Amino acid sequence: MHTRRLVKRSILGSRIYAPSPTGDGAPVTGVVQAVKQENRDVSSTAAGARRSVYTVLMQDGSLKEFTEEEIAAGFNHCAAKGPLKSSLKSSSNGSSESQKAEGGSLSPEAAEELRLADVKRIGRDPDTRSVSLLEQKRKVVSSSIDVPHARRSEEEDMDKVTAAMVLTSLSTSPLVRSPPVKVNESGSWKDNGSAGPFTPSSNSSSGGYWSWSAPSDQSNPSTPSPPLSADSFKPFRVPSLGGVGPGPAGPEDPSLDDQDGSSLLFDEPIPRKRKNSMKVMFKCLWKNCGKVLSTAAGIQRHIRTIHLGRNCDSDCSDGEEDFYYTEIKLNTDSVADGLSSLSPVSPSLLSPPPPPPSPLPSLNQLADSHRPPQSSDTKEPQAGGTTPLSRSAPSALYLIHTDHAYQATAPVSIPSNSSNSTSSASTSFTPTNSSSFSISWQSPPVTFTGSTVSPSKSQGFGEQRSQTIAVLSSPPRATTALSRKVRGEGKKCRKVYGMENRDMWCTACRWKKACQRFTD
DNA sequence: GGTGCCGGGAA
DNA sequence: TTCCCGGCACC
Repeated sequence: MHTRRLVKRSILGSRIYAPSPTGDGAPVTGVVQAVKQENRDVSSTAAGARRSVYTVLMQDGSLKEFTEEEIAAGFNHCAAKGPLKSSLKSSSNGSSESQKAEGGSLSPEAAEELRLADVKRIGRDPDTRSVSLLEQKRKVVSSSIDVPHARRSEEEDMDKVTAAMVLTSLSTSPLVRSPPVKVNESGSWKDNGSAGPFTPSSNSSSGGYWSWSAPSDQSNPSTPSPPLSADSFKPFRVPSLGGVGPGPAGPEDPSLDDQDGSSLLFDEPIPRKRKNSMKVMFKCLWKNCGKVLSTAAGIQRHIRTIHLGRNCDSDCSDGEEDFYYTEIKLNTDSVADGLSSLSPVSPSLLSPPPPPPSPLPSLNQLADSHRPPQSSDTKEPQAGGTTPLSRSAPSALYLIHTDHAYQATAPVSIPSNSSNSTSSASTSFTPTNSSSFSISWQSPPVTFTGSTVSPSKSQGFGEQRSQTIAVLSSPPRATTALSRKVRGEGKKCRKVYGMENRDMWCTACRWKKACQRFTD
């Protein structure tokens, strides 16, 4: 796999056709061993200003040097069938490919110049970036010295490492995509240029990709339509620059390694989220808009026309609209699981119903995945200092969990006058995402000074807003504790996870012992 | 009736 | 020791 990739992407080791030393016109084959560079004009960095000299290991074992013109001549001579063609074609992409193919030139330096320019301009083309990275590494290794075979194996290892890094970093959530400032793990390439990473470029978003495998993958119903994926996968690649970027990366790495091995290398333009039945929507972050569309092109068009007031099509886009929308992933599986299995989440979900000023960043994705798209127009994006995704999290959670079935039946008892003060008390467990469960507090029962509140469910209409605060005062039964351990009043595994998720209980609960997870 | 969990038994 | 369950107290 990697070997194949190396062969396809590197001119080193490629078999080429070189002019016959005898001058009879019949080209001979050789293997490129090294690439030297001769600067004819140092002041210019244009492609034509540099001339590359290729050290070619000929069939007879001799080493000869050829200029790229000579090789190009040989290449053109046998272009239709030579392996060099495929190598060249595989190692290039997009516009640079066409330029290279037209001239028959295979100077990796020139190609790299073009690619770097493209990367700066395009920014989101992952393959361009990865190829650029590979070629930069190759440049470091072999730009001016002959590279023996041993070095090439080392280079191959480096490529593997690079590929692994790319694979790993690709698993980071696209939601960490943040506007233009990104972390560069090195200064070797600068694609966080002024235009930002998402400048739509027609030649890169549509024309530069091969269609060798995309149709089959795109047939997955949970993936966006092909235009969307062609346009939307690029943000997914952006975090790769961070290398060890933040985000929920871990669990998906194996799958990426398993199934992305080939597809990534061949520019598979599909975001690899279908394992979790991801459905990616795009939400407009423009203030008071919140429009959600299913395609990146659509949301871009929406922003461009509605908010930016541009009537021209994508050709005149400068990519600014990319900063005004975000992706929201609708994980159908996780939504179903989250609503059915009551998997534990942060206790901060029990925060009071009015959206607190400080949102819950760690729950953004959960909130977004729980939020149905049509609910997005009920929230109002606040263009404050918060991240786009965190803006809607509290209200969304509130909406979602208010509808939870458990809330309708669970007892809600609120201490008469201490409900507010108890919000600062520390609970003894980690509650679940359903806020309706009763809570036993670690604070002593004297907090409630004898007036143990009877579990009254009808406390007026105003209490409906407080149903997300489920507070059950613990009666001072500790004083009446007998030989038998006082029964815990808090949530137990049985309550939290339910009978259907008994495997999620703690061991003690499974064995009908005192709960060890939610101790009182 | 539901729930927590003690006590005891089986493997 | 692990696992399971009858049964009791509590709600």
